[in-house]
Amino acid sequence: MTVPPEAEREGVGDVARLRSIPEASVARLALYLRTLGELSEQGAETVSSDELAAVTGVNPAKLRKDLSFIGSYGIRGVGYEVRPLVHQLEQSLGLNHRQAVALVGVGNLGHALAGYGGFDGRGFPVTALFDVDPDLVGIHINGILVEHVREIPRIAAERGVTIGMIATPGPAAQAVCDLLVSAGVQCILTFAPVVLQVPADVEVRKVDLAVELQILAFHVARRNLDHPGVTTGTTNGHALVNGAADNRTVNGSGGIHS
Amino acid sequence: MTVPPEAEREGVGDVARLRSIPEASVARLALYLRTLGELSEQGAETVSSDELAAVTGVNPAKLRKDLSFIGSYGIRGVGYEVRPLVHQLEQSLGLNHRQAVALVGVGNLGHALAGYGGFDGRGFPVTALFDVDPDLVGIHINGILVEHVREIPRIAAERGVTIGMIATPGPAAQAVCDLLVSAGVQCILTFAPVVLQVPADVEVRKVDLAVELQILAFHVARRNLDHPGVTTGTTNGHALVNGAADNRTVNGSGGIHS
DNA sequence: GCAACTTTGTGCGTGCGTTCACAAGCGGCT
DNA sequence: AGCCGCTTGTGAACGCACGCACAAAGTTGC
Ligand SMILES: NC(=O)c1ccc[n+]([C@@H]2O[C@H](COP(=O)([O-])OP(=O)(O)OC[C@H]3O[C@@H](n4cnc5c(N)ncnc54)[C@H](O)[C@@H]3O)[C@@H](O)[C@H]2O)c1
Ligand SMILES: NC(=O)c1ccc[n+]([C@@H]2O[C@H](COP(=O)([O-])OP(=O)(O)OC[C@H]3O[C@@H](n4cnc5c(N)ncnc54)[C@H](O)[C@@H]3O)[C@@H](O)[C@H]2O)c1
Repeated sequence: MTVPPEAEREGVGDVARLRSIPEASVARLALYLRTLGELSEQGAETVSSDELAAVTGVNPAKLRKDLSFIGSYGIRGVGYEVRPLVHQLEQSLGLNHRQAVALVGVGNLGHALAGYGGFDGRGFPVTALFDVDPDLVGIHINGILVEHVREIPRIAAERGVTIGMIATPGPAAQAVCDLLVSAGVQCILTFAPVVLQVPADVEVRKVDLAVELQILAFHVARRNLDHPGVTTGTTNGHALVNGAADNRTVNGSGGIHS
Repeated sequence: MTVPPEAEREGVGDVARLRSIPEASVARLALYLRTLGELSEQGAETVSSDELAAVTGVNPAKLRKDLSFIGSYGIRGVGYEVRPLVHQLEQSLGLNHRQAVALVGVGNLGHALAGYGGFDGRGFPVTALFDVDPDLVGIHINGILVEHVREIPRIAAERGVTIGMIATPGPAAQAVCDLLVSAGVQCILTFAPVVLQVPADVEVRKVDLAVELQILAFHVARRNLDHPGVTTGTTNGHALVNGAADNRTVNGSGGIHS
């Protein structure tokens, strides 16, 4: 890249770099970050791209390129120093500030989400719960009071909520989404099997489990075309690594082309 | 493509077609299917690609191309007949047979999943539940007995389980995964934040909520680089459609390039 | 039956993401 | 100090996916 003459200082370069990180890489960076955290706990001080790639199931070259997007400080001949790299990843992913999360819909799934410690532990404290069910509004879950959805605009603003999670039934999701958006929430994670309509400056990520299962089912079907009679698999020791940070973690297809 | 001389008959073509459907398209096909189901309930008999595209937030041309992969029967000048298209999609996605699902780990999240009716309703009956916790083994959830994980190989085979869902803590996930694989399960959906090692003929899809949140957080950070002071959003009427079947449902970036 | 309109199906250019392969850089060893 | 081996960072090729734009094919209206 031949360092642009003036860009010696850090801040400037970072901004430019952040803008240009490919979506797909961002997802993997999050995966690297978590894996590095584990390695760090196990006492590792440096990791080579090959090692980290093996653990995360990613191609080593791709991993290095991903890291290069955040202006990584790897040491040639050695690898990456775990601690600084973790710090750099957190910085680049915007994890230096905690992001308050509001969860709307405290039913079956919502309860599980509200009670999950993993969010707070990773810098995403669930600071507000909402529902319409009078039996739920007023109770506490994990120490957090469930409030009525009509309070979303006020409370979300008060608590500086930046991320909304929607776990309501599908039909209610759009209305809830609108409320969140009107409260200034620009990032939404939804579990409702509905396509949400949002303004252009809001980002939505959808977790659709039924679709996930259907994708798997498709692969079952594809497989059965080849081996119609097979019902039970064989034993096995591990064989192939697998991962990739987006959830499209394919891996079968024994190398057949066209 | 120039039709291979002999491939006049249907069955053959289907196999060839199935093999070659791009992963990304499969995800969207599942989305179309669900949306068509809703349209069908509302009495629609035909849909144009433009209509369906608008509802699902997908580019119309892309949608038509997706449908062409399954050898669609659209009518030029009219659109697609909803009923036959639904049928065709179900066939192509392998939804003509119900796929038995086994769920391992019936804790917070597992309970919600086990109690969810949406899976059975879409052809994915949860037919087996497993856990190690003696307080859980033996109880019924939604009418299904929770069994000990050591029974996985036997019971999964007995009940013809084709899909495994893992909702155990991370550290237990790999062992559980191995058990499922040894029981012949070739498709796994996991919620554990761990990269699973599996043989090459097993497909894993990972739903990693922490990663989802981090991706959203990244976009918050990116945004704040531009508008450092903004805390509360503005009002708005809907603006842009949004969807796409993989959960990477981006949509911001008001058209800026480079 | 013909013309005008509508919508599908797809060929093709473009851009993104992945992967290979290698030069540049760094540490350790002699 | 200089060489050797290892690992990073990236240039460049490849392949896939997206989306435009248009021809083919059907329908409606006259
Ligand atoms: N439970 C699962 O495992 C699971 C799996 C996949 C998808 N989902 C999806 O997640 C969503 C929630 O599933 P669930 O099983 O928790 O459903 P649920 O019915 O148990 O819970 C929904 C909750 O949303 C609340 N609600 C309804 N309308 C609301 C509104 N307008 N504003 C705020 N809250 C409202 C209800 O009072 C209820 O508490 C659904 O869209 C479902 O399709 C759930
Ligand atoms: N709860 C959530 O909302 C949520 C959100 C994101 C991710 N997750 C992930 O989903 C997984 C489950 O989360 P949870 O909140 O339900 O945890 P949990 O601790 O409530 O439940 C885990 C269950 O797995 C069982 N288990 C433990 N070891 C097992 C083994 N070897 N075999 C079979 N079962 C075993 C436990 O007995 C327990 O019932 C975790 O990996 C978590 O990181 C959960």
